[in-house]
Amino acid sequence: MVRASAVQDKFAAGVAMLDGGTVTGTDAWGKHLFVHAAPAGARPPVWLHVHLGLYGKFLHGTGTPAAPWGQLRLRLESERGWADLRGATASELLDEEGRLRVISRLGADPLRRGTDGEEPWTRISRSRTSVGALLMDQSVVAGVGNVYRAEILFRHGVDPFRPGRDLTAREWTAMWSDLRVLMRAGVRSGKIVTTRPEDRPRGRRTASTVRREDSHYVYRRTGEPCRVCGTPVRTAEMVARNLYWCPRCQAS
DNA sequence: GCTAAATGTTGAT
DNA sequence: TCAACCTTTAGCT
Repeated sequence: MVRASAVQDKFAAGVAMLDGGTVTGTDAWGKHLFVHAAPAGARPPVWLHVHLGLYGKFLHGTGTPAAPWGQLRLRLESERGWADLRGATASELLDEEGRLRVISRLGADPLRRGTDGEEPWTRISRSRTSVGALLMDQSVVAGVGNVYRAEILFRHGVDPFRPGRDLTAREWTAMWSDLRVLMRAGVRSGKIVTTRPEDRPRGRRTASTVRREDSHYVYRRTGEPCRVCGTPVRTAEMVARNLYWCPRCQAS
């Protein structure tokens, strides 16, 4: 049984539904999180749908939760621990149909078991849109964001401006399996490290010694020398986000 | 101590 | 295309 509480009035209805209920599971598809709960009484099960957006956080732990500050969306407490949701873009209660509606807008998630890159490939291989834009389209690939977009394109030497239909099947297969590996490592470690050990400074090559400034090839490195060829990293806006790339390593 | 930008999406114009 | 959401952090002073 969980106790649900929150500071923000607009989430009062959701809080009331969860309070006294039981959390029965969790799921994620791309950047969308789902908490399955059985409300108190005989009400049907619900999904708490959460999208953390740019600065949302789901903090959790055991023992006494921290004193709430700012805008606390939702606090769940049970004898096993607590969870605070803050600053999320989306936080709503859905039934199963609502959850399916959210998922229906999402493409394949590299992190989900048994998911291959075939569906994204049918979209990408027919599209005149740039690969850099397609990777940010959650209906093509779910879960890839601005960091993985820039880094995966660098790791495969692909020009972000190249039209999707000019990508080869071989390139896409390699990018997809690389995304699965990188994103899974990200989930495990809680950080995004995309540099290969040999491209990091000597002494910083094991996972435990990687510094943040050595973690990426191009992301947020505008003007700094490419780790592989030394050419200054470039930046441009694409799909309303800053794109970073090496004009030499990613010339095609 | 202040400002701008950021792993993102939605809804109004 | 832009503002809003609302938090944290980096990079200034």
